[in-house]
This record gives sequence, C-alpha cells and structure tokens, in this order.
Amino acid sequence: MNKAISDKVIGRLGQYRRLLGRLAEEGARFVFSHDLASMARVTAAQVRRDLMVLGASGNPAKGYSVSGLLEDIEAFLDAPDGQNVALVGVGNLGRALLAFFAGRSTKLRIVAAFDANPEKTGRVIHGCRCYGMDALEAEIQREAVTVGVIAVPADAAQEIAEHLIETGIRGLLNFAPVRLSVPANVYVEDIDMTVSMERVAYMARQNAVSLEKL
Amino acid sequence: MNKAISDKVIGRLGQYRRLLGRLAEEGARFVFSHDLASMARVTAAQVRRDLMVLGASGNPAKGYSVSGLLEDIEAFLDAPDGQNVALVGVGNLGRALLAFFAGRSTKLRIVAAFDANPEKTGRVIHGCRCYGMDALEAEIQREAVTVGVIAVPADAAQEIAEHLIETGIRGLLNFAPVRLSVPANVYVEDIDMTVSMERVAYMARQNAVSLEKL
DNA sequence: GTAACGCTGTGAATTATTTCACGGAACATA
DNA sequence: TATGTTCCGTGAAATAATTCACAGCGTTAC
Repeated sequence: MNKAISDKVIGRLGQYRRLLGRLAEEGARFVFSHDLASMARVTAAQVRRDLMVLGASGNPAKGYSVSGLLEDIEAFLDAPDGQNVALVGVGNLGRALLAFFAGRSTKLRIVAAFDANPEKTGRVIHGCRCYGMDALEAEIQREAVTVGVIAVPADAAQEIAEHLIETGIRGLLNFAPVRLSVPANVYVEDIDMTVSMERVAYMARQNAVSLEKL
Repeated sequence: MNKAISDKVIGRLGQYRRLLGRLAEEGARFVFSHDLASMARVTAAQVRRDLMVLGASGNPAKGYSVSGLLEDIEAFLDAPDGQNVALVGVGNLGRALLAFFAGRSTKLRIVAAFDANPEKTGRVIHGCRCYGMDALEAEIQREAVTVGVIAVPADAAQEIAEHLIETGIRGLLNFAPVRLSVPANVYVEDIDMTVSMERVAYMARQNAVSLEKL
C-alpha cells in the first residue's frame, strides 16, 4: 500500500497545477523548482518534495517540463472521467458557489443543486438545476455524484451531511459553521469563514502591535 | 516577549468560543475538556493545551466555567473596541459574504464595500454601503478599518491587496485564487475554494478506493 | 474527617512537516 | 572531450504540532 499522502501536499499540488497552467499559457516550456516555489510562496525544497509523490522528474539543466508536470499532476489528482458534485443550499452563498464553479473545470462539475425552499425547485442557476430535498438521493445516484458541498445554515448541516453520506458520498466541502460528525471513511473539509475572519482580525492586530514595538 | 501563538491555536480558540456560546445558551455552567474536545473533534489534551495560552484554569472536579472561558477567549481574541472590515469586490461572492457577516458580530463589522463597477456605487447591500474604488483610501481611514476582504477576480487581487496595504491594513482574507505577494508584516489568509474542492474530490476518491480494498 | 475519584496542567515523547545540504547528473562552453 | 555550472533528488536534521501520561488537587460520598 502506498503511504498516505497528506492533505497539505494535495493542496499544494493543486496550487502548482494552477501556476503551471498560467505558465503554459505564457508559453513557458520549462520551469525550475525555485520558480514554482516563489510563485507558490513556498521553498524550492518543498516543491521538489511535493513533486516526488508524482514520480515526476526534472532535468538539472532545464528544470521541469511544464506540460509534463501538468500531465503528471492531472493524472494524480483527477479522476479519469471526472467527478460530479452536488450542492445543497441555494442561498446567497450557494448561488455564489454556483457562479464561481460554473464552467471552471471539466473534471469537477456541479451537476445538481438542492434546496428545502420549494420556490427554488426547477430553477436553473448558473447552468445548474435546482431540486427539492426529496429528489436528493435519486438525483445523486443518477448522476453518480461523489462530492457534496454543504451551504446551508448551521443547524441543518449535520442532518444534510448524514443524508449525503447515506447516498454514498465520501467527500464533503462544508461551509456551515459547525463541526460535522461523520464516519472515518468520509473526508470533510471545513471552510469556516467566521473562524477565518476572526483569525485575520487577530493577526492583523498582532502585526499592528509588533510594529509599534520597533 | 510572548512566544508567538500559532494560527492553528487561534483558529481552535475561535471554535471553542462558538461551542461555548452554544453551551451557554443551553444553560451549561461547566464543561470538561473532553466535552469541548468531542464537540470540536480534537483530543482533550489539545483543548487543555490551547486553553493554556489564555492562562485560564479549570477545576478538576467541575471542569471549566463556561462563562469564564467565554470571557477569557473574548479578552484574548477580540479587540476591546472591535475592528472594522472592508470588503472589496461586490460580485456574487462579495454579496454572499455581506449577507453572511451582516449583524453576525459586534466586534467585527463590515463597514464598507468597494467595487470597480460604478453601478454598484451608492447602493446599500445587506446594510453595507458600496463605494467606488476611488473612495477606498479615504473611507478606510475614516472608519479606521484594519481588515480587508478580497472578493475580486484573480487578476485584480494583487493590485487591490497592495492598495489596501498602502492604506495601513495589516490583515487580509483573500478569496481570489492567487497567492498574494505582501510584506512580512501583513497576514494573509487564503480561502481557496478551487483547491479545497479539488482536495475533497481527491480524498473522496481515496476513501472510495480504500473501501474496495476491504 | 478521610478516602476515592476523575479531572486539570504540563513536561516529555511522539509524530508530522519542513528545511538543510550534498552527491550526482545534464547541459553549455571551449 | 574536458570542465564548470546549476539544479534535481533525497537522506538526514530541524522544527512544529500533537499526544501521552502522570503528579496533584478539588469535590463528593461516606
């Protein structure tokens, strides 16, 4: 068995992919680890270590092939046929997410949205059709959805997570400010904007204070 | 000088605060570290270690005082008079953020929003007034804003970050999928939904695969 | 009054993550 | 072909984060 790769590495590989895409557009054929590193704000050693998991290898004189790396990262991160995503909660945030992800990637597609409010049912928002909560299981199975995005109020999130897990979903992106309780074989990534905002505020204050000390 | 506290600890303290608030509403007077731990999905030792930074202390028989801890965390995390926040970018995401944070906290207030599109200027969205980009500096200084939220397209983010930093802001919450280049005394927290989504998709796939191996 | 319990606070150990540092290889130049 | 340069790949070291584990204490029960 291959020794589990940490989520930090996965995240940085995603970063590198984006940067490489930009480089490719600019016509770059090769890139050095320290170039990628400075773009991603990490060290060159970190980049090289991250790329080790791909088995990709570079050339001491020219660096890494931009297109080669892109292919390697894609082969590593993406499912060959892509993965379908379902969004639950079509409020302000849900709609913003639909807009944000609409057409962004062919490998990750938000194929269905669900909302408890029946007024939303049947509408098509940023190319994505809305369903009532009662259609959740059937639609998720029909589309073979593997990832769920939770954009509902905090008090509804746990119930919806359980519902999604019942349908077989094993990955959740959770925007609700609660800690979900899920079985060990389900991966949850929390995007907790409240906590993030508080942290930035705290750190901003520290920086301001430490300046005064100079 | 007090040994810098890691951002992970700050984040968890924010979590604990939210959980304690909920406990207080339910009428709980005392809480054990393992209760808080199971709610926050961390270990009890982790909770106790995090609380050490507050200097707060619990009682071996009753645990920690809920209201006492709340006060201690507040004293630690919040600025006594609160902090003002400015949002740049009033697109789908920006509006969702305004809705999300509207009235949520008296300590962190989004007091102004800015957008390059002149149609937005003058509008009041979820209680927050929109200004043109030319008003940025004056308004930020008038309101003594200390935190900036960047919700603009990737290619505009760096320029706006620089502009915000020029006005004196030392903390940024960045939703644009780019790595900002900022001086060392500015704290940036990235919320990179693309990377998060890709990571969840990858992890979901791993979980699905590891199941097959059983 | 005192014994028993179960928790806190924390030094030490462990684990995870990042960085250092250097041998070896590919290319450029002459 | 030889030589120099620069970077890659990676074991080893360093650092950061988490968990273990236990002494000591407040409470409760008797």
